[in-house]
Amino acid sequence: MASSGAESRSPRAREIVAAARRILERDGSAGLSMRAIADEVGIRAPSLYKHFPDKEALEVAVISDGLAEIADVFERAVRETDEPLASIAAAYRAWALRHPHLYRLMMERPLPRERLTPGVEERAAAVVVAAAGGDPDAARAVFAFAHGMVILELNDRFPTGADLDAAWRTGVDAFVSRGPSPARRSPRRGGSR
Amino acid sequence: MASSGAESRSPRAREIVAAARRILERDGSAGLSMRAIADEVGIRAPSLYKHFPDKEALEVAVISDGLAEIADVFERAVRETDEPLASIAAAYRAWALRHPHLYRLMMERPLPRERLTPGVEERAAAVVVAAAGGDPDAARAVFAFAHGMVILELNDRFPTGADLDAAWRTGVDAFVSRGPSPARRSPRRGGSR
DNA sequence: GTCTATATCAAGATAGAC
DNA sequence: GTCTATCTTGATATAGAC
Repeated sequence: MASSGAESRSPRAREIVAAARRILERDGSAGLSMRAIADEVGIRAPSLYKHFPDKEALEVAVISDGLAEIADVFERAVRETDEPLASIAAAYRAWALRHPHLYRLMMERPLPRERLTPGVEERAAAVVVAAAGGDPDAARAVFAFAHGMVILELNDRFPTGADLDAAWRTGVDAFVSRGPSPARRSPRRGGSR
Repeated sequence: MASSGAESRSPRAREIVAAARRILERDGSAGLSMRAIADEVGIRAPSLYKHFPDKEALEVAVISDGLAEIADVFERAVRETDEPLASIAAAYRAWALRHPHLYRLMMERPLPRERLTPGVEERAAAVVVAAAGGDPDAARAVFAFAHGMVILELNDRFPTGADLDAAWRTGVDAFVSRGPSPARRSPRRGGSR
């Protein structure tokens, strides 16, 4: 478990971010207004601006924490498995389904990279690339598959009764059985990183 | 090219939907207000309510047309190829990148199925299932991959300089080379439908 | 089917006192 | 660092005249 960036916040700022996250997870991003956050903390909305310059800064803090959590989840998922890709996929899905609104906030828009906790995006990505045998193209493809499955499920885009476990299995299988990357066609073995 | 549902609209309603789509494609869904649509048509906002009961009805019309277009694109894509999955994937990506805001409106939320032009969702889905050798699980996995790639690209989630053509190739390849469905493990050949 | 006028609501953000 | 009061903006939607 590495740094999430949250340590650099004042205690009050931490409380505010925690409140924002509670509201987000409970009511979705439509409910995430400055007034609602202030209510949850027990202060008035204008006071929030003493701690964060604007609403986006507050959202970015929530997003940064979420990314750090995902990175942790990934690192834990690969630690005790011999099939890292499948393990990451399962962990990813489980985390997303447990935090649907947070997941949407984190994923359904461009990343505010300049305002993010430095390195947090790269930390999560590195685990996936390693699990994909070091092939960044394969890592991106798997990431797209996983994100697609999750977000389509969250947004209720699959027909009722669709067997999503089976779809996940089919997809993960297709990627796993293509084997560690450039190695599929050349004899070189793909390492980590 | 089958029915899109647009034929059942009055000429004025058609103009309004066309105006809405122009604004959407130009300014994104943030710019798609009733006032902006009315301006584009050359009338006042309240007049729109003589043609559509509310904003959502208008959006649904735009979405229905988009789905019908995608179904057409899919049907055309499989017509002259011996690799339907790859052909559909390429056509899907191209269409989405040509209509980014419309694509987002169509995909980034639950489908308003009750208000949609009947059958349009199923028509698009059927082509994909057939291309996946009749295996709905594989079709869903491929769909998730394609949507993931598109939406992550549109939302600028890949690192600058990422070779997205290569990621598409890797993903499509993984699905194509797993072969027509239940057939991979059993000797039965998967047909269409 | 179009208009003007307006109701209603809710959001982000600032000013300035304490 | 918190408050009250307020500004500003912008949205969907309705009423009722023509």
